Amino acid sequence: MKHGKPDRRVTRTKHLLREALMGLMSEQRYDTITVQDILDRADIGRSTFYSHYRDKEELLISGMDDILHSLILTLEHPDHCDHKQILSTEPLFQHAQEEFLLHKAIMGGQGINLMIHKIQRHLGQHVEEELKKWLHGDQMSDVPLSLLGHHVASVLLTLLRWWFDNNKPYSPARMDAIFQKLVMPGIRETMPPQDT
Amino acid sequence: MKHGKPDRRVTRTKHLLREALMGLMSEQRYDTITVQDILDRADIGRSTFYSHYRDKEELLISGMDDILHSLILTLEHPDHCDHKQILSTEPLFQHAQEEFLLHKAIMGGQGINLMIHKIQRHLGQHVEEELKKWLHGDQMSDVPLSLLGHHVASVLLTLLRWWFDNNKPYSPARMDAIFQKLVMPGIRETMPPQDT
DNA sequence: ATATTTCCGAACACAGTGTTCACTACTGAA
DNA sequence: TTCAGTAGTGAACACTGTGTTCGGAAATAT
Repeated sequence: MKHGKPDRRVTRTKHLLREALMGLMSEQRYDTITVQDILDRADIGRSTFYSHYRDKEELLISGMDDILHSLILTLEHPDHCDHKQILSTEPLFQHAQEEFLLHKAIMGGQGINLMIHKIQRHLGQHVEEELKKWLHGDQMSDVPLSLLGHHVASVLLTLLRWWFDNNKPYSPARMDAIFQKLVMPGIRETMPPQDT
Repeated sequence: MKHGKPDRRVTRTKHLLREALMGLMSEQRYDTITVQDILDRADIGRSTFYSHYRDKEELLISGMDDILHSLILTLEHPDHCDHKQILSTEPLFQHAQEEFLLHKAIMGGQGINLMIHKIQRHLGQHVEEELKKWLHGDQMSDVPLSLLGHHVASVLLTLLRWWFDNNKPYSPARMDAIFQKLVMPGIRETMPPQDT
């Protein structure tokens, strides 16, 4: 990632480990997974693992950071740029559908609160920015923006989790519609009545 | 709990253990707390612990169940029964304020997703019932009721957590107002337009 | 071919878990 | 007071999982 070429096998090993952990996480609770389990599945030696990561948690975080990035990225610059809404979440559900296993690892089963919180924080910040842009400066909300961001992110994650737990009963578009319906009226309600 | 009297010291020991765990949990992550830590703080012998609880998690759950009960109870039959809204959450914030440490143990810091999920599930069910009562049968929502319940519970927990993390900047009444503003318009939006 | 990097796995020390057991402390009834 | 019964104690133990170390194997580059 720095010189553009020299790391190939390094990343391979790391990828093996990450995928092993993801696979295991979609099957069982994170805290019941032992380092040995990961090693076995990835077919990697013990000392090799510890030469790459300090412990299990670091592996987790490193893997999740990737996902977090692609998530935020998906939200920030959606493929089809029709900005009917400030926050179009359809691409996000799309993305989640494509990388099912990966997302299931985060959301599914017992989840890992550490990660959920991290995602929620970033997502919340992003939403906050978005909102700030939306009500360009002078207009103020009843409620602290930070809380609004937090809230919106939380609803989004709740919907995502529900979607997974119920085997994706609706299309991404439908889920986005539900999201809009549930969240936007509430947001508007916290603003002083003023339409452009 | 069966003969109505004979347990006094039994419960005392259990209470000591629970409170020790709660105290520790408001200070550090659940999974970094060792049984020995609990023992030391409660000043209880090792074997005594294991004669009461199978493991750390059972202690956790037993303690949390109590909280869950009082939470639900508070929501179900609020002290001051002015039913202006279907879901008045003010008593809940009140309750949370009074038992600060206890709630902080659940919500604060890293939290324990196991518990949060359990609470969310119960709360969600309760809300679902409430909603079902509200739109008395014939009126139907756009969105599955189970999802609505889930959603409302999640928002409530998010607000609670935010409240704690920010050292309770608003009064319970204000928090309830925010809750109403954020959630109710969205709920109404999912109903076919029809006012009584 | 050789130097370098990466990986391996056995061995180890260590921390935490959950069990066992002989013992002590308290309680209430005869 | 004595005695039985119940609850609590703590040391010892086996066991599981963690993270480190190190000599050597294997792959890779030069």
